[in-house]
Parts: sequence; structure tokens; C-alpha cells
Amino acid sequence: MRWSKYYIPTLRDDQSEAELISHQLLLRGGYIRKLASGVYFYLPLMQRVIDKFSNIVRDEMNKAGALEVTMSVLCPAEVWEKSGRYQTYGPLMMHLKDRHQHDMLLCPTHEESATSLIAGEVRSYRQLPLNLYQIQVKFRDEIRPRFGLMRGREFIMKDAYTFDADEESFARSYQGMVDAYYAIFKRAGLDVLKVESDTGNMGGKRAHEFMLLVDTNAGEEKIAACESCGYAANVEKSKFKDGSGVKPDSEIKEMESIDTPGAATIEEVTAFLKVDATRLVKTLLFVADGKPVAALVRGDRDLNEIKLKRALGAVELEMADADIVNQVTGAPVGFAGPVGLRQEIPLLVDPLAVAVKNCVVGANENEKHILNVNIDRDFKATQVVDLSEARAGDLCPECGEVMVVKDGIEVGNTFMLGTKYSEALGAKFLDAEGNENPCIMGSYGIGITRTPQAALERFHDEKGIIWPKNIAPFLVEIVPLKMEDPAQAEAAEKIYQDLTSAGIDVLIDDRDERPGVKFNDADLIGLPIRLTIGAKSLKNGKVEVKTRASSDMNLVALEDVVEAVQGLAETLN
RNA sequence: CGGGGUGUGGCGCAGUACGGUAGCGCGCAUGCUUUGGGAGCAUGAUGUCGGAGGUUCAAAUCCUCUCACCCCGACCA
Repeated sequence: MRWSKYYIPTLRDDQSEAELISHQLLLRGGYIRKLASGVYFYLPLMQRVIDKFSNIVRDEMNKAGALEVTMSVLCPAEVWEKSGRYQTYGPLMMHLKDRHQHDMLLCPTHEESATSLIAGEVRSYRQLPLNLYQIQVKFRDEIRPRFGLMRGREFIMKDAYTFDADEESFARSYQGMVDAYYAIFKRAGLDVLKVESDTGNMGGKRAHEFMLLVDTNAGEEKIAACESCGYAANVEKSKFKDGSGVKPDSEIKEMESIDTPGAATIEEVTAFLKVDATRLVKTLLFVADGKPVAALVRGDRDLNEIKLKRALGAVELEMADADIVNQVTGAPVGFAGPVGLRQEIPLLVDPLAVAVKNCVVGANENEKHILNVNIDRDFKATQVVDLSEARAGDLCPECGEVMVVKDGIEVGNTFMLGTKYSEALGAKFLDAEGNENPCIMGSYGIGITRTPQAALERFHDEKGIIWPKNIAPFLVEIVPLKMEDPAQAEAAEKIYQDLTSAGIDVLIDDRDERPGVKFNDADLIGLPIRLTIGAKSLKNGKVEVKTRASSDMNLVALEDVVEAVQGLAETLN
């Protein structure tokens, strides 16, 4: 491709709309433009990146036995009403009406569509297993789109759905997708970590996320990982053993009320009473699907709302506001406790809070706390369940070694859906004994537009992008320094033809621009290999070969360029 | 939805406390010179100052309402 005939509107200045480096680079490099909040144009370079990545995904999915289909982004509301998600998915879903006033929606994901396709069509276990996938646009009317392609309202996703006759078969299907995912990300030059995750509103039993670890502020997920045995999980799901090493009191003491003027927060109470936060149990009030609940965790731990939501089976969960706290406890925020709440509400208690003997809790009275409170004697838990977020220093639930917490960007996910959708939408088949069973399903996503941007959080330097070779829009950029020099133009053209004939994707910067402009643009757009053609080296029949990632440069004879490029590409990520 | 912020040529910004009819850099166009890391000179084009009302002799600037976008939070791949 010739730059002069292409469209690469690079920008010199940082764009005020972009916070993340990856977002900034896509804008400045002429890869994307914004149409509306969370809605983007993919310019020619980005389209090529999307195509490259999609083709890797397609290739590996096909190898894994998945079959490509296309399901409409439109879907009638009643299909989603059957699964119950029409109600639970909420405003995140884009609703619309057609001209007949039928309720329609733009699919935020395609479990319902895929299942309804199968329902009524697949009748025998002989037709299973089945794995259907598509690479399609999705719409989610995000509360707050941000970070460019990382969280858009429209985005492209590869989504696959498996249908199996039994658990054993499903396990093979699931593993097949996990293996395909590793292969896909490896080919794209990305190291990913598979972690256990919450199933969210997808339903089902278990799920995994594929995370690209980053050390920039783009990390949207926290992962607890054991470097010793390999256990890894999203902190919203992670099991752990407490790493604080606190020992419970052996002697049980009498409850005692105490004035704590001005001490409402954990910090204030610990300072006032001169006790460690591990001696406190905090009572957090939430409203779950409209009803107040109390969640108790040890003073030094953070509650993870996803864990609480899961424990409650709630669709909606939010922190109670001051009015509700007052109404439930009879005291301002900061003095809630499990003993003598004004209203009967469920008490969910974290096991680490249960383990604290003679703990300090709020007294449900302004500026008062209670000392030496003990569960069972002084209050009863409705449910004892893990609510604490895993943190660095906690111990691995598998092997007991110390865990670390890392930042990651989710680039793929896999869900064990069970029979939720197949039952709701009637995707049933007759087994060998003639019994009717619902298909066992899985669903598997990869963010096609998000992943390349996420990759840029890792692969860049102060000058611009450094693409992994297999998702770069072109492998090579040819930079003739002076197009007016016929010798340079001719040499550049010859190399361009040679490389193109060899099946290599080449971009030639044939613009009449100064060398500095070309070099800076080349560094910005980040193609893996740069060939510089200038008077000095051309005199000796040579061109300069350099990778974007390194400052090393080699002189190569004109006739050896194809081979040199191929050899160099082998060595690149 | 709550909190904070920004809207001025294509891009980045100044001008707004104190109203007087719009400016800088980059980019763009043309010409000449230049050509190994974002060139120089000359000439030129491009703005109903986000929108609507209002105050005033006069509004980018003051007032009211509105819209869009960004950041923090809730939500989420």
C-alpha cells in the first residue's frame, strides 16, 4: 500500500479526549476517530488490525471445530423475555421499537439468539456436540463509556456457543475453547493469564477470564495470583486464606458499651480505642433488590460487592444511603452494628469476621460502640459467607503460599452456562434412551476491538506504537527519504514490488515529506520493520533494515531485502 | 444518576475576574528555497466563539435554560 493513496490522518498533538496511552496512540496514529461517546470509526489502519486479529481468531476457532455463523444484532424482545434477561439486563441494553411498535433490542451478547437458533432444530444427541461462533458487532449502552475501544457502546466481539449432550462432552468442548484461546492470544503476541471469575448476569456455574496483565492505569480488573502453584482468580471471585496472621482471643469477655465521640470510621475508631483494625467488625448496609441487608467483614478487610451480590443472589445491589442507614440502625452512618438493629434484616457475615472474638462493633447509637461482641452469643448470622476481597499478602487457597495482586485487562472469557438458556428457550434433544434433555451450554467471548488496544498498553514507547507482528496492519514500512531522487524512488519501488510479490504486507511512505516527518509518523503508527532508503547507503546498493522495537540497524543489499525481512520477522514477537 | 471539568478555524490552545465586535502555534493552499529525525521565507483561505433565550448602545466575555464531550463513582467485556 502507498501512503499517498491511503488514509492515515496522524496527529501531532495529544488529544484532550484520551486518557490512556493506548487510546491516545490510536487517535494520533490515525487508527480511530470518535463519532459519539463510546462510538468509533475504525480507519483503514485499524480495519487492517481488526482483520488480522479476526483472521487469527477465525483460524483457531475453525481448527477447534467451531462453525462460523452470523446472527443479527437485532433481536425481538420476546426471545430475551424467555430467558428472563429482558428484565434483568436493564438499561445496559439498547431497546428500540420497529414500525409495528414491536419491542426489539440490539444484542449486547447472543446467548438467546444462539439458543433459539438451536431450539427446535437440534432434536437428537447424534447432532451434538455443536459449536457455533460469529464475529459480530455488539451494543451495550454503557453507563459510562471510556478509554476508547476499551469500553465502547458499540464494539466487535467473537462469541461462540457450545451445545453438548452431557457433562463429559461439555468438558471437552470447554477445554477445546480454552486451548484455542491460548493459541489465539499467543499468535497475537500476547501473554494472557486465565483466571477464575464470577459469572455475573450470564448465569451458570463457573467462568474464566483471560487477562492481559498491564502495569499502566488501564488495568480494570484485579487478579489475585499465586506464583507458586499457578492459582489465579479475579479478586471478585478469588478464594484465599487470610494472610494477616491474627490469632483470636482465647478468653470470651462480657459485652460492654462505650462512648466513641467523633469516631465513626475504622481509622477513627482504631485510633480512639487504640486497637488494631483486625479487632473490629464493620457492618455495611446495602440495598439488595430493594431490601436492606447488612454485611459484616473484619475491620481491616474490604468487602467485595460482587461476592455479596452472589451470596444474596441479587440482581441489583447498592450501598445504602444515609437515610436508609439511619432508618435501619437508628444512628448516623458509621455506627451500625449487628447487635440490636432497629429493623430485622439479614446479617451476612464473613468467616474472618466470625473468627474475631471479643470484637468491636457499632452500637446503632450515635457515637457509641460495643466492645467484646461475640457471634452466636450476642447476635446470630443469617449466613456465613466469604465476602472479603483477596489482597496482596493473602495466602493461596490451593497451596498456602503468599499471593500477589496484579492489574489486568479482560480480553476473553469463557462461561459454563449449564442449562439455563437451553431450558428457558427449549433447546432440547432426545438421548440414546429416548429421554428429552436440555443441551449443556457454554459461551465464549473475545473482544476483537478491545484486545488490540489493550495490547498497546504493553507495546509502545515514548514515540508511539510497537505492534506485535501478527496484528500489525502491515509488517514493513518503506521510507524513501527523498522521493525526488530517482535512484531512491526507483529502489523503493523495486523493494516494494519484491516484498509484495513475496506476500508480505508493505506500506511505502511515498509522500513528498521531509525525513523527520516520515520517521516520526513511522514510529507513531508502529509497523514492526522499517526499511530506510537514503542516498548514503544506496550509493553502495544497500538499504537500512531496522525493527520498531530496537534501535539496531543493519545494511542489506537491495537484492537481499526480502530474505532479510523474512528472517528478521521470524525473530519478532 | 451524584461529584468535578471542558466546549473559541481541521488539531492543540489563549482571550472570559474588568463587555467594545477574535488571536497564537501546528496543519491546509500557492510559489521559491530546502531534504538522514516533525524545514525557511513570502502570500493566502478557513470561526454565526456548542445551541436557544435574555440584559446592554454593544456579549466569546454578564444572566437563564439547554446540548455535547471528558474525568471520579455506581455498572460492565
